[in-house]
Amino acid sequence: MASLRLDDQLCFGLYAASRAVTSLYRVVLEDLDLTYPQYLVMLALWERDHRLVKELGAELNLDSGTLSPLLKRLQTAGLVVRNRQADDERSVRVSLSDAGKALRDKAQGIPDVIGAAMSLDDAGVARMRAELDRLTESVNAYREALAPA
Amino acid sequence: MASLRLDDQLCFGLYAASRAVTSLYRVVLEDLDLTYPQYLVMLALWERDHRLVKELGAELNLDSGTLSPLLKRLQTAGLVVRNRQADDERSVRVSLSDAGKALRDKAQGIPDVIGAAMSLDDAGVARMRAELDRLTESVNAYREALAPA
DNA sequence: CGCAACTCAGTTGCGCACAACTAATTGTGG
DNA sequence: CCACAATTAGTTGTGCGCAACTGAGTTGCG
Repeated sequence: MASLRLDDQLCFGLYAASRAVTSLYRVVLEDLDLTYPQYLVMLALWERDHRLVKELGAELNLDSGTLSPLLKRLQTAGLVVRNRQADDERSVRVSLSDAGKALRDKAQGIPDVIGAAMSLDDAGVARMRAELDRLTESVNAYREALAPA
Repeated sequence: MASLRLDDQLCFGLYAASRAVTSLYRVVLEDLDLTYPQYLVMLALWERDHRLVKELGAELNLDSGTLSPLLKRLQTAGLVVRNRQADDERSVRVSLSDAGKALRDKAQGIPDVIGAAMSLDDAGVARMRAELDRLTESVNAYREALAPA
């Protein structure tokens, strides 16, 4: 029988850690004029350009309600362009502009800064990442059993 | 030299896990008509009633910009009352109403549901919680060195 | 073919998070 | 005592995150 005490709860730890990391990113990303979710989209595009909104949503677990305005802001900032697909006019392909590609250089140092801030060695990062992925998987499965999509 | 690849990043794992847990809470808290941050405030008050806004903010790491409207909603819902302190009229004390106290019974089962969803034993929870706390500590210290408050 | 079911992006509305600010009160040094 | 700094809660504005919905486009099936 678990208690209702705040300090016992793993979830609060997760919530606090996530906000701490985001607030560090806020400082680090100031130079690039990006928010953390915007940075995630840029990461995804730097890895593979010319993606559909649907694909970005699948990778980042974000729906169009979040992505559409975010992508609009990235486009206004001149980092990406959006083109409706000719062969399927429901889809929109997101591509990096030259400025968007160039921004990658300014981002090169970020992972190391974040890594240093976490003071974890590579093995520690890998282990924690694995545990978090397992947790996410487990929690999502449980939620879908409770409230089917 | 860390890479800019999305899957390498611990931060994304953290971000994903935190959102997964919150979305599970959304389902579980539907009965209580609470959001997760509202639930956190109620947890804090169930543990110790009659707290200043400042104290709640310190415990949950939330500022008045988040807490003030949240508390207003909890008051509108009839769960808490707010009273400006007589001895220091800058401060506001938040207290549970009878309905707020009664809601605790409906929340009793929640920690176990969340615990089951995470499929971690007590030791696993404790270990992960400790790791997350250490991570939060480390990241916050680093951020404050970078951008002093 | 015709039309219902589905897909995809976008919009709307709400509640955080947080920066920046305001207003009121309290504390402090000269 | 009084000007000035500090404290406390609240407000405003922006950007997620997500549910619910819209509308255009596509697919499938009789």
